[in-house]
Amino acid sequence: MTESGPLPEDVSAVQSSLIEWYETDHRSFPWRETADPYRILVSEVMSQQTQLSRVEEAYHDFLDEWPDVAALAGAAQSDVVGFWSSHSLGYNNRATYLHEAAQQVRDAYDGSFPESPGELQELMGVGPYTANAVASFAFNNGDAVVDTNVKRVLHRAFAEIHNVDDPDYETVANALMPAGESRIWNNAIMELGGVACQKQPRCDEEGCPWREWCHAYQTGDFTAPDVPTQPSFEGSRRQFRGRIIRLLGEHDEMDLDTLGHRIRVDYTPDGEHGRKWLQGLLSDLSDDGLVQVEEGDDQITARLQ
DNA sequence: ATCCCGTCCA
DNA sequence: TGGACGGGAT
Repeated sequence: MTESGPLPEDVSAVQSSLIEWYETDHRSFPWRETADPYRILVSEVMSQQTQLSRVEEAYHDFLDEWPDVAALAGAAQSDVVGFWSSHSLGYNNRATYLHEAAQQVRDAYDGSFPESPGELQELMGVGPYTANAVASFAFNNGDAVVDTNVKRVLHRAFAEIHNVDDPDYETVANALMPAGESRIWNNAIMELGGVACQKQPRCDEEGCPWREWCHAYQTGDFTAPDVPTQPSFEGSRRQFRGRIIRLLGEHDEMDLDTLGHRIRVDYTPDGEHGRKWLQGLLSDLSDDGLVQVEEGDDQITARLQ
């Protein structure tokens, strides 16, 4: 008898049923129509933080502006950050990471993307997930991707994982992936997590191909891994950082008090949320490489870096 | 009011 | 290893 760990005996049936399910019907996205690593990277970075419906428009506009990695590498960072902010893509640091990654490809890889997950992960802003996604979708050369969708699917489907404190999702995900099929496999398992195995499961509605093997489907226990709850955004420091970046994207240079009054109605230069508070924010944004602060004779001005 | 989510950095 | 990071959608 073969040892299959937490996986069912007939792994190949599990594999082929998912691939068949995906091939029969799946959502269509522009980044699923290309194998260009640059386009894949752009779509992945955007998708990590923004609803897919909003990503489609931003993706199109971004490629319109910077059609290839050389164009992005040659862009001014302030333009990329301004684009990011004006398209409400969130996490402005990622715009600087993406810009820097493009310059790494230009300078360290002679303008053409490396094809292995290990090398891709050396690019700024590219971690294990994105490295495997780009390697898979561009080059069919990745390992199994492990994002929260995949974790939720594995957690529910296979009972043994369910009971372990620190499940090694990466090992299980790789054991499940058919060798040499990372492109279609990673597309398929993420589609399963995004369409059928959502937080509110839609097993029958979406015809989940794994129902006959799925621990959750058989027991009715659709527990999913905990996602940490985040502090509220309203009134947060992040909200004001975002407002500063958006304003500087629109005005290219602003002095301290004008900026202050524009980002919060209760700004008073010497009040609790005044110059001191604003300069703290700007100093952090400057450390993040997003903003440039200039101290003139009689005033302080800020601009996108 | 709550949800979404991978990467960087201390 | 855990905190910071955006803002629209629901």
